[in-house]
Amino acid sequence: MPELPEVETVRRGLHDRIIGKVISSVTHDTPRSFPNDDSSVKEFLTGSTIIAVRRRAKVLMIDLSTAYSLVIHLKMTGQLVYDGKERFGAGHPSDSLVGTLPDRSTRVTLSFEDGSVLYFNDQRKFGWVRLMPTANISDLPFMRTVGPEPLEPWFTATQFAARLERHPKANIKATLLNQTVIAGVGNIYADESLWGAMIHPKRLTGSLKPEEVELLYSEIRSVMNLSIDKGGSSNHTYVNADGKKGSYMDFARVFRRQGLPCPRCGTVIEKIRVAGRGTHICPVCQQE
DNA sequence: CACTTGACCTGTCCGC
DNA sequence: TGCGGACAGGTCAAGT
Repeated sequence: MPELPEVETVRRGLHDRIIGKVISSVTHDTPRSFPNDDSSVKEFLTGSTIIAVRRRAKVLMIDLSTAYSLVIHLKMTGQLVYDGKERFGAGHPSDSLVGTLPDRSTRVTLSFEDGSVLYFNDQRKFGWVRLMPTANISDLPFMRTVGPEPLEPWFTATQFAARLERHPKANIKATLLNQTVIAGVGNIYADESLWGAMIHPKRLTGSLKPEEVELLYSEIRSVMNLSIDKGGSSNHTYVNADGKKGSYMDFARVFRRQGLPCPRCGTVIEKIRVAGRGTHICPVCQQE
């Protein structure tokens, strides 16, 4: 689902709501959504306090007072929805957006001592929640290989260029989606930033001119910063921790806008297939 | 090795 | 209305 801006939006929402809460019980439906599938783990979780909510790439980490963490990947359709009870009674506007929880896509339910609840919903079951020692997170294969955070100030255009140079024969869209190159870019922001930089997604990474790389670098950052500002992008399955939708799609220039005019030149936006993914381009602004 | 494709799941939408 | 197939905001394993 969710790419960096959506996961960051969820992280911020959770940070403001669940820090200091004490877990009272944990339930789950399918083992694949909660691989630590035994009662002792759940017993172990009970009574622990949430001390931090962090993000790396598209992965969320909920740190507990026990020096363990819940590590969460939402993949394509995962959601984390907090129900504070005291504010979200029946009839709250969020009810009409996400329905009443839990529902049939609820995979993990985290209950807190104060009566509030955090639901992990995931229609396609690709996502997961797993418990591990906080200190071991950095040893996960994904964490060892994932690229730099694109919005951090120390991530420079020079560094971006150097990382692109490692994949000269792959098309630029595949390279942007490659999490070992740069963290957190997914299908939406790959398309949006390539349009912004006027680069065709099928261009080989090695064919990009230095000025194109520099423009792409700044487009990735500005598009993602804008999206975080707007609370992320929402489709029918994405909601933030409030159960509300983000508004970035109101600002999207090409993503899911096939058949509509390019905001830059008015040419009809096309949808093609690149790197196995639906890809949106302006055929005039982005020459192959 | 570098790069691309298929598989993992469930649900929805579109064309016949 | 029913049915088949394509497709969906990600990642990893297997294939070329």
